[in-house]
Amino acid sequence: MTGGRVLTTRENAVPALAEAFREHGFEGASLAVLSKATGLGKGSLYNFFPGGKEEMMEAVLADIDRWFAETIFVPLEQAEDPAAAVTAMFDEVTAYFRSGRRVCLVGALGLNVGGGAFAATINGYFSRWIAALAHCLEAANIPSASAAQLAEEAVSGIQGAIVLARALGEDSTFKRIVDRQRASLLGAIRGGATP
Amino acid sequence: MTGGRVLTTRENAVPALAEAFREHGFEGASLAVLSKATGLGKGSLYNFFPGGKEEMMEAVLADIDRWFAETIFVPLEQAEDPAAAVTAMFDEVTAYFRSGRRVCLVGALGLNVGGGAFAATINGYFSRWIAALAHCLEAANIPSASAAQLAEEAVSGIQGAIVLARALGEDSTFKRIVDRQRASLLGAIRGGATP
DNA sequence: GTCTATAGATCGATAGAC
DNA sequence: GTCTATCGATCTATAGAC
Repeated sequence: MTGGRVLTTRENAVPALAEAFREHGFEGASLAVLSKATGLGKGSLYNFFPGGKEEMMEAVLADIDRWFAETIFVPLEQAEDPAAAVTAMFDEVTAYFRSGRRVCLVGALGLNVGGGAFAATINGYFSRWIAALAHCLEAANIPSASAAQLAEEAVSGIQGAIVLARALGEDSTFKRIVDRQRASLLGAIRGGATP
Repeated sequence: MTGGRVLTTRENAVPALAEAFREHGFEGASLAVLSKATGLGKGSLYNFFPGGKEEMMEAVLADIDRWFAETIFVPLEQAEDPAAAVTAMFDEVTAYFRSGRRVCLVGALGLNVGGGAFAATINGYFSRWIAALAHCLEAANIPSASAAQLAEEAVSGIQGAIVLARALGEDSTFKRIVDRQRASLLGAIRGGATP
C-alpha cells in the first residue's frame, strides 16, 4: 500500500459522463459540458480517455453493458423462477430509468447517424436483452416463437414508454405502460399462452 | 402573373431540413449539413429563416404537425368506421416512418435537453395523437378508461418499435411490433373489451 | 495527475456584392 | 434571392507548467 488516497479515477468519472451524454446526446455533450459534469478539466479527461469523446462514450457504453448484464441479463438467463425474474427485471428497469425521466442512452444513440460508430454495441445490447428475456419465458414453458415475440414487445414497450414519458413529462405514463407490459408477461407465464 | 418561376421557396426547403434534423439531431445538424441537404447557401437559409436553426426546426415541426393532423388525427377524430380508421392510421404511420428506418423527429427531440425549447409542441403532438385515437376507440363503444389506455399503449408502442428497429437495423422488427399493436386495437374494437 | 494556455477547425450568424 | 467573405464564439484536441 502506498497510503495515497485516489481522489479521482477513470471509473469514477464514467457515471457523470453517462449522465451528461444522456441529457445532451453525443453531439450536444461538449467537452465543456463533460468537464463540468465530472468536475475534471479537459486535460484530466484526455489523460483518462486519450481517444476523446468517442473513447468516453465507449467507456460509458461498456459500463452500461456490464450493469445490465449483471442486473438484468444474467438473472433472466439463469432464472429458476421465471415469474420472479420478470418481476425483478421490471422493478430494476423502472428504478434505473427513473420512471422514464432518465433516457435510455443506448436507444437514443441509435436514433442518430452520429451513433453509427457504436452500432454493434447498440445492436448487442438489445439483442441480448431480448434473447435473455425470451429464454426466461421459454423456461416457463412458453413456446419459443411466442416467447421471442413477447420479449421483443416488452423491450420495445419499455423504450416507447421512455420516449412518451419524456415527451409528456409525466412519470405516471411510464409506470402505466410498463405495468401493463409486466402484467402481460406474467399472464403469459401463468397461462402458458399469449393472452 | 409575373411569369417568373420560383425555383426555391421556404416551404420547399422544409422537407430537406426535416430529414437532416431526423438523421443528425438538432445539435448534430450544423448549418453546413443543412446547407448541403437543402442545396441552399447559408445566406439563403437565413433569408428564409431569420431566426436560424431554431426557426428552421419550428418550421419543420409545424409541417409535421400539419401532416399528422390532416392524415392521422382528423380521420381518427371524425371516424365513422373506427376499425377502418385504425387500419388506415397504422398503414400511414408504417409508410411515414418507413418501417422504422425513419426516426420520429418529435420523439427523438424530446429525449435531449436541447429539445426543451420545443417541449410544448412535442407534448401537444403526442397528446393529440393519443386523444384522437382514444376518441376513435370510444366511438367503437370501448369504455373511456380502456380506450385511453389502449391509445397510449399504441402510440408508445410505435415509438418503441422505431427505437428498436433502428437499433437492430431490421425493418421486420418494426412491422412485427406494429402489426401486433394493430391487431390488439382491432380486437378491442370488435370485442368491445381489452383482450 | 491536474491545471491553464492555446492551436486549428468548425460553429452559428451577419454583411455586402451581385 | 443567392452567393462569398468574414466575424466572434465555441469546438476538439494538444502542449506544457506545476
